[in-house]
Amino acid sequence: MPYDPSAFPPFAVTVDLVVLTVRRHALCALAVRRGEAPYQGRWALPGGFVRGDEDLTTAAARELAEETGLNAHDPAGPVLPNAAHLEQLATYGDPKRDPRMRVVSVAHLALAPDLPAPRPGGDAHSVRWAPVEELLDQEAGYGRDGEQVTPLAFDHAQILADGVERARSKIEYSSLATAFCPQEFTVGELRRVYEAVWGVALDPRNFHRKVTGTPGFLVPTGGTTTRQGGRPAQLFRAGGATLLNPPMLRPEA
Amino acid sequence: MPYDPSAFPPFAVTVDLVVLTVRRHALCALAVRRGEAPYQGRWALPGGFVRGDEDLTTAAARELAEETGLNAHDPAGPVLPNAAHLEQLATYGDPKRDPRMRVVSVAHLALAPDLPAPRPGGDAHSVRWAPVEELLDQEAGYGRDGEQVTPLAFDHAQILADGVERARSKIEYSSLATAFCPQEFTVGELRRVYEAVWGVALDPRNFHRKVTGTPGFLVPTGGTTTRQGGRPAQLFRAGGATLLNPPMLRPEA
DNA sequence: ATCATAGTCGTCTTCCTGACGATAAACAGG
DNA sequence: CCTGTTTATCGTCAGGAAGACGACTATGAT
Repeated sequence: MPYDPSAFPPFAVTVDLVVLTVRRHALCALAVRRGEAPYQGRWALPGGFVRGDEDLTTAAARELAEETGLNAHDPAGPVLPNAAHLEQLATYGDPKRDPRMRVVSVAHLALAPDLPAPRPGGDAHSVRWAPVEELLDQEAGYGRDGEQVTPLAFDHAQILADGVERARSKIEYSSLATAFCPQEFTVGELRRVYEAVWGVALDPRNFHRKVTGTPGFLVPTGGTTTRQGGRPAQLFRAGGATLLNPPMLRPEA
Repeated sequence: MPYDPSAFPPFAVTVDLVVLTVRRHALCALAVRRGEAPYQGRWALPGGFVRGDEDLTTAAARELAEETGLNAHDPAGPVLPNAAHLEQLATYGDPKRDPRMRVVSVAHLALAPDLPAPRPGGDAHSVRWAPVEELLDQEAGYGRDGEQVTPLAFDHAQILADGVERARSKIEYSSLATAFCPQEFTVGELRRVYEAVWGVALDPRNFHRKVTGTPGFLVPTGGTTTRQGGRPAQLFRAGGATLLNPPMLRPEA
């Protein structure tokens, strides 16, 4: 097909973010309330237009910083205190996904440790961490004012579901679960991350054997903590290994 | 950020295809020769603009059919003879990836059985199956006419590398390797697919035990064949199982 | 007939996992 | 101080899966 610069239809390109964290033993996602039509008053994933001179990853990192104050973690750079894992998830381009115009959205997945306070971004609209169970609940939910608040706006329920599934499967064979933990954490805290993301209970003894026995996964820092109560636990940092082999097995049935 | 319909920069959106097959015991990708600038004379991945009313997957399936005559396999539908596996790979949107304008490309990965003849598509430009090793070779290669033919145009080397890596890892834990085989195939043929994609040698006895012992992976058709020489081998079709648990282990070191 | 080739079935050892007992070190409350 | 509770950590044992590899089978080629 010969190239004709005038022959392509124009698209708007956005990035949408699935930002996950573990709060109070539940997997939670960041949601923002829409202030305008369409889907006014409904919850949606944070996101925005990609600028004309901006890479997709850059746009996602910018949106993440605007909404949460988190920095995208650069594997090459130093470990920042406010660093979150950020990766591209998938792209959604159904012609009718946005009633206003043709929008292609490049969804990204971010994994962050539990933040002290879910601070609203630069905009005044409301932002919150909501358990993914709640956001993905099939039935329509209504707020105090009678407005419909779930399901999520646009195709964001699908995007969120895809992001959650990506996170669930990826912690099986990578060390990504540490992205949900603070810089220093205990084996028990890491186990609770797995339990929250998978929604299962894991045997503490076998889990301990598995993670401490995988070379390069965890590096002891020397310190201990009793912040979980009980016997003091060793503190670890994430090791250099990013791939778990053999993988952590997700219990089933 | 308030919504302003005039505030978004226009993008062109394309789909690019990483079409993989196994030919003569080597993993090969479909490449087309560019007839115009930029990168005139260089090889590139097949692809094209997404139409104004077209879904991304639809556009990818259309391009695949135009270039190869293959149909995208619909998991819900019947098994077509000319069906290939098709899935979204990733999206590439560096502002400078195309010197002409701002183009975001949604790359897709297609896996196809060895086709009888690599027939050129509707366009007259040349198309060929090339070993991925060759296409990804770092050093610049030159054709008979002295024109530079490698590396691939645009960021297609990166896209191809990502697609190959996706295929390599995905056959570990899914039954996707059967997408490289004809509808009926032997255990040995399936093993040669794994060997070509991974570039390793696998023990025929352990491989046989693994694939025939995984419920739902292979269903015997009753027939046998000697097309590979040696003792006649049982013919199988792909079973319904799509996830392999435990996975096929990729040897290392 | 003999050989080469490919397929199929077994055996053995090793490693990993799941189940679970036991001990250790903190805290709370009587 | 002693006891119960909580969490962490170490150890043991049985079962399953995988790697290494021997043995046998059924074709075609020489």
